Amino acid sequence: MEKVQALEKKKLINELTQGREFVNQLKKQIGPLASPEECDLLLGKILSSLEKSLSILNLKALLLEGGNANSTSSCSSISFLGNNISPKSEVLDSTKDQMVGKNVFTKKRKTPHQWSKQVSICGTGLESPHDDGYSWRKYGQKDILGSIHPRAYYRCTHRNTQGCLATKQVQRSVGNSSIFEVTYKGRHSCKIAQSEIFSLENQKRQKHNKKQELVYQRQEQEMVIFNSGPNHKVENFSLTKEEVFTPFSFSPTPLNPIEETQYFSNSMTPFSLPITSELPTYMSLLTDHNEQFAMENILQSSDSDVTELISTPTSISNSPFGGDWDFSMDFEPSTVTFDIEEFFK
DNA sequence: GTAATTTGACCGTC
DNA sequence: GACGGTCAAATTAC
Repeated sequence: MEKVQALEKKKLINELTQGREFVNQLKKQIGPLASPEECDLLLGKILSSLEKSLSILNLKALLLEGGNANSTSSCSSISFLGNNISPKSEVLDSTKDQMVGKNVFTKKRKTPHQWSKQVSICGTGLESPHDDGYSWRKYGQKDILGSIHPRAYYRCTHRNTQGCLATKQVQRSVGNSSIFEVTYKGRHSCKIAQSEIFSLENQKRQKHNKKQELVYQRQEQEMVIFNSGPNHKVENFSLTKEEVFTPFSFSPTPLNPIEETQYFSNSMTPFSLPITSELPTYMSLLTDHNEQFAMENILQSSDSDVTELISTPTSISNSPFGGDWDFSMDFEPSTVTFDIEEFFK
C-alpha cells in the first residue's frame, strides 16, 4: 500500500511539474509572434497534466474514503474566496460506485445528482446579481429567519424543455446589503445554457486578446514591470474584472480559478497570480457574473474532468452519461484547504 | 399572446 | 409547530 502511495505521489509531482513546465513554455510562446498552434498544443498538454493530477487525487480520495470512513485527515478543504468549500464529493461517490461496486459501498447519497456552492457577489445595483451565463426563472421567494432580506429561488429556464434541474438561491448578505450570497444547486444539463456559456467565453477571450495586445504594446513603450498581480493590472491598465479573471483563457476549455492558481502560482511573470494569502484579494475583484461564472467553472469543470477521464476528451455539452451519471462535486460553502503532503501520509 | 414574476399555499423535514 | 423549499394561480411585462 505504501508503495502504491509513493508511486501516486511521484506521479502527481511529476504531472504537476510537467504542468508548470508547460506553462513556462507557453509563457515564452505568448507574444506578438506567438503561434496559435503552439499555444494550443501547450494548452492541451497543460490540461492533460492537470487531468492526470486530478485523477490521481480523486483515486486517492476514493481509497481514503473507502478504506477509512471515519478518517478526519486528508482531503479536507480548498480555500477559495473566503467561503468554505468542503468536498462532499459526489464525484467520489459516483466513481466509487462504478469502480468498486455498490456491493461494497451501499451507503446512499444524501442529495442525489446535486452539487452546491455558494459565492458572495458585490452587486453593482440594487437588484439581484445578474447574468452568470445561464438563464434563470424565479419560482419563489421566502423570508428567511434571521435575515432581513428575503431569499429568492431560481431554476433554470430550460427545466421544462430540457429537464435541466439546476437551481440557485439568491439572498442579500445581512451585514452588507450590496453583497449577494448565491447558492447553486444541481447541475446544468441544458445544451442552450452551455452554448451560451461558450459564447460568453469566446467574447471574453476575444476581448482579452485585444487587451493583451495593448498590454504588450504598453510594456514595450513604458517598460512597466508586470508582475505585481492582478491589482496592479487593474491600477496600471484599467483592465476590467473579467480580464483580470481570465488572464489566460485561450483554450476552448477555460481553466478554472483553482487550476489557474495551481499552475500560475509557480510561474513568474507576466501572468502570475497571487497565491494563498493574496488569493482572497484577487478574488475580491471578481464580481457579478464573472465571479459566479468562476465558481461555476470550478464545479462544472471538475465534473467534466472526471467524465473525460472515463470517456473521451469531448466537449462538455454532450456527456454520454446523461443524467444517470453524476460526476459533479458537491460543495458546501466552507473554507477549504488542501494539504497535499498530508494527503499522501 | 407569451413568458416571467409575484405570492400565498402546500409539503417535507426536524 | 417552525422553517425552508417548491408549486401554481394570479399578475405583470414585453
